[in-house]
Amino acid sequence: MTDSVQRKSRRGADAGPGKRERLVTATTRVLHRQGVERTTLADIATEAEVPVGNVYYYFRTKDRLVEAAIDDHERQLRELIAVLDELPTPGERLRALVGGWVEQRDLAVRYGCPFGTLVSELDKREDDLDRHAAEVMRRLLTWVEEQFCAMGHDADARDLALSLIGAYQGMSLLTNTLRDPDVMVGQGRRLTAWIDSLAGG
Amino acid sequence: MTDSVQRKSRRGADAGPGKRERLVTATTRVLHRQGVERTTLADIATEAEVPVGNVYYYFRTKDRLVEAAIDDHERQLRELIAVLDELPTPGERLRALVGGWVEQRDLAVRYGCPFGTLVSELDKREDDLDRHAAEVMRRLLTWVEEQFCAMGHDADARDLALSLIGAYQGMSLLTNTLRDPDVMVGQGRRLTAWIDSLAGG
Amino acid sequence: MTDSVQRKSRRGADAGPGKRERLVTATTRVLHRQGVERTTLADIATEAEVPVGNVYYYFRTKDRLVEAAIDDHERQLRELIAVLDELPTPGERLRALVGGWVEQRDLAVRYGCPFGTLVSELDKREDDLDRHAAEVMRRLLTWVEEQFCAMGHDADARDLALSLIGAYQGMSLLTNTLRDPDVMVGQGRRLTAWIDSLAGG
Amino acid sequence: MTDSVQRKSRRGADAGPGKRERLVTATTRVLHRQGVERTTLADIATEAEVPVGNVYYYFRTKDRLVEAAIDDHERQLRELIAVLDELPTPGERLRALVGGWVEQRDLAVRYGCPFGTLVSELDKREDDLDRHAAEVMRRLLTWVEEQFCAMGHDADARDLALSLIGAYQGMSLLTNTLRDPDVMVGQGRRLTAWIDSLAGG
DNA sequence: TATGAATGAGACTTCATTCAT
DNA sequence: GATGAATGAAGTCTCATTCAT
Repeated sequence: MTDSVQRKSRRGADAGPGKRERLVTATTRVLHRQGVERTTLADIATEAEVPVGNVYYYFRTKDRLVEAAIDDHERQLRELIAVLDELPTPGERLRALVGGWVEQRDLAVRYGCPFGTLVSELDKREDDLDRHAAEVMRRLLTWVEEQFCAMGHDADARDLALSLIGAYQGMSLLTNTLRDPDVMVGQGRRLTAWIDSLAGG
Repeated sequence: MTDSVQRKSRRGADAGPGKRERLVTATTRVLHRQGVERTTLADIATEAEVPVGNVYYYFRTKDRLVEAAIDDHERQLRELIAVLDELPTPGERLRALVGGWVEQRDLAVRYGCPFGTLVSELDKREDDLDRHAAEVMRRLLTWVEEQFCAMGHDADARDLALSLIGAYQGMSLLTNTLRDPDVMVGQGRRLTAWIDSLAGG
Repeated sequence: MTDSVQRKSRRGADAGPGKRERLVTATTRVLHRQGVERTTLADIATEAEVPVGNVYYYFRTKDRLVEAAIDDHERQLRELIAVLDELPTPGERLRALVGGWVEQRDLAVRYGCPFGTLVSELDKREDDLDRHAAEVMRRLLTWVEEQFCAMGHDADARDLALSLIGAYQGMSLLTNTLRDPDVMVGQGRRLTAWIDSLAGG
Repeated sequence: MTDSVQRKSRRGADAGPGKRERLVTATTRVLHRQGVERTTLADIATEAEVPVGNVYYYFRTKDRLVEAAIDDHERQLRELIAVLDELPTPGERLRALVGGWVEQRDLAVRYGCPFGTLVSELDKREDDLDRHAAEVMRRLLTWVEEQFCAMGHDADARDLALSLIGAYQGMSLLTNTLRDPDVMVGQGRRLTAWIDSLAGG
């Protein structure tokens, strides 16, 4: 164990855990840009500045890397929710959620929604990675649903949540397809107004 | 003579334009199921019941086949619009559009929107097929926009069109991700109500 | 037979023999430009303005077309020799031969010697087309040898012939490689002077 | 330990730079025998005793392999020149050059000049490999030119160099076409005599 | 004769994955 | 832990040749 610690400190930022994390965030980034099928391990290794042969020390297969990217999205989601939960009212939380989407519009113009495009691609595969991704999507839906419940819309909270997330996915796709960030701005404004109307008085 | 006739009819179904068309529709179908990158020419050839080598007689590259699939979507869109245009009011036309989407929910559960998932995947590529697909998307948007104009919403017809198509894309993705056709039904109902509210008295 | 004649006259320039000849000269031309291996039957068909499927009516395989091109070179050689034989002295004949080479220098710059490059390529193959081409080369050598004999150089006429033809092949290759027609001019001048020196007083 | 050493030596011969070099020399050899277009990567892999898939670890495309073969010719040329430069007089150097050619006559009988046939084939292609090969040819020409200069033939050294190299290319082609090594012997003798006559004294 | 269509063998190339050190 | 090298399965594409009419 002492030995292990020594090694760690000797190697600094390049050592094990750091590399693993670097690989994961690199994967998330590259998958967003290129999609799963068009991304090679070499691409990921390059982006992470890790030798190709070394990737397999951390991830036994390409699938495991994709899985790690899904987990990374889940982590980001948890962090986002944690921040939003600090806001006092559900209406403010949802408005902040939409505001964040609109802020990311330039990325959406180029590559669409980081998570939506991933989910869409995974659903064409025969493995179970799509089920894994679906859980993350469900988590987001549930949180949004909770906000609508808190706003007094218990009866159709689920439908409202589906509408909000669906609208986000749809406007991301259109923003990307039309290469127009204003789509995101305009639709974001409509969503905000809609949330306001639901937030009551 | 019987033999000759049989041959002829066999030929008739097998050769020329018929085969090309078969290849195109097969491509559209397989791309929907498997996505562009995970579809091999062998897959398409099998689906079209055509020898692999023969595919290249009709389409010199895989890209041309994908392009033909995009054109096929455009053709389907034109046909759909032609049918919808028979309806007397813009409100009825849009409701019929949404109704068609909901009817297709079982396909959406399995593979998402046939065109949306294609567009999404093409945007990860470096060629210009995504621009081609974008035009088809624009055509649909324009037609929907016209309906909203006809309903007297000239000022924000474009935004309304983006909302409607975006909602469709989003609910298709969620239907697919959650493997739940009811998402399509519920969201379709909401969209119809929304259209009604816009159609005025 | 009557039928055959009728067909022929009905079809005019496009009929059998004309097409065959067109195919042969087209082959000779294309092989010079692209080489045997890089030339497809489609290239030849296009150059000859003959439908691809029709080529096989005249030549059962690509090899037969190449063989026909070799024969075409032989025919050209016979015609050249016939013209040169009109000249009064062997010295004049050889000088005219060299003069013709130099005149063709622009073609040599682009593609080398039409026959030499063909021979060179055929020698890499395992079939016997190279033996066929060798005969044509031998015929040229023999004629040149005869000229040197007629000039009184019986003893080393063969060697002199090999030197002359070899020089031509070498300067064609260098002209082509260096993309410089002046190589052909300069070396042609040297060859002419050399022939003069052998032609005696 | 013995085992370990054996492994090491096996590795030593199989891996790294050794393998790359083996691939290059194998390529040079096979290209000479079969020509560029008729050589498959499998042929080269077999000749180098390397699995086909592994070739691509060292050379990303067939073109790069051909390029490496050209470089290999250049290396051989440099080595040859280095040896020849040891000789005291330019006349001796050129005679040694010709002597080397004649010694290689059996290879010329079967496949022609290793470099000339390559250059000839590359000129039919549309890429720039022919320009690369031309530089090597130019280097040889320049060295020969320098020898003629050193022999006092400054005025027409370039032409003399073109004649010598051209003669070599031509006699190689004829030796190959006629399948006769004596062509090389006889023409070599003539070239040597010619060099002697130019060496003066 | 003539020809569009068909076909399969084989070429080049990519890449996830494994291995030896 | 780390890494360059190795490997083979699979994909796209070309093309000579054949076929049916």
